Amino acid sequence: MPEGPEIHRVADRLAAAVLGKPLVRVEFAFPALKPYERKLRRRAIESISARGKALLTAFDNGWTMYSHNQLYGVWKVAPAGERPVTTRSLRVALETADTAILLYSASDVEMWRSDAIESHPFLAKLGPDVLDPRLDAAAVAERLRLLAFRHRALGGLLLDQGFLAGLGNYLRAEILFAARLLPTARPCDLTTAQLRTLTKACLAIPRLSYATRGVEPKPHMHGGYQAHEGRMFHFRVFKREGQPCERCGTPIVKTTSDSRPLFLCPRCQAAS
DNA sequence: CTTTAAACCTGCTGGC
DNA sequence: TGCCAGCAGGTTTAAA
Repeated sequence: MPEGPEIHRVADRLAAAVLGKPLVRVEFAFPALKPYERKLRRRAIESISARGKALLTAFDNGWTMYSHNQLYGVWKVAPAGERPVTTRSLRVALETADTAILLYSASDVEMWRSDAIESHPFLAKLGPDVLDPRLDAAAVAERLRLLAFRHRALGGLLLDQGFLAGLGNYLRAEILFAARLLPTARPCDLTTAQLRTLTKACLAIPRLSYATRGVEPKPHMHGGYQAHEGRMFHFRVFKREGQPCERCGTPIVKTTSDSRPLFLCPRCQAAS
């Protein structure tokens, strides 16, 4: 469940399912986490929240579970005792009297003392979460002016979790399209108007995705996406290679930027 | 300092 | 059917 909007949605779903209820059963597939099966039994989950693409599950005994889905991790909610039919490997099961939350396939799961979680190496490097409602356009504009970021090409900068946490490959493509910029453009070379458009897109696109998305990846990774609850974030360039640009009709092109696939409109996104 | 490439995590596809 | 290379919405590491 890759980018910020999806992880935040998962956090919402998991929290609604199990928050505050005592755990009757806890399972970890990782040998290093086995001791926590006992420590967490009969305890309750205090909060489940997303930080960029990381998920933090805080228990009421001072421990917090850090997990990162990377490309493969999948969280599921299931009735207590039931296990979805899947070939995936179950990594974490947190089960209350009626509901369980289950983490499959993820390989990055750690337990931290809650009071030390901020020093986790991944979290410590994160920029502000793009879905944090306290983050506004002025703050993003200020980051684009920082010495550490202003000379960087946008293709790499938008993927850098230290710039803004939660952006990923599809958001990068959609932000660049909305801002009508190429991945080679750098903040220091942009006009005031371009910077303003880019700033707005950095916030608006992820938030639109979170709000409308409900998108679920199809069961297998290359199966594309499907609407969920009748709604789905609309890709204007991502994975639309060969299809006409919605603005100008020019076929969308697939390229590579920073070793990742990038889709763009060669006409709308011209060199600045 | 930034950028690039490769490695690694896992699951699935497509070709032979 | 079986095997393997390649790819993917990610991150880390090392090298350039």
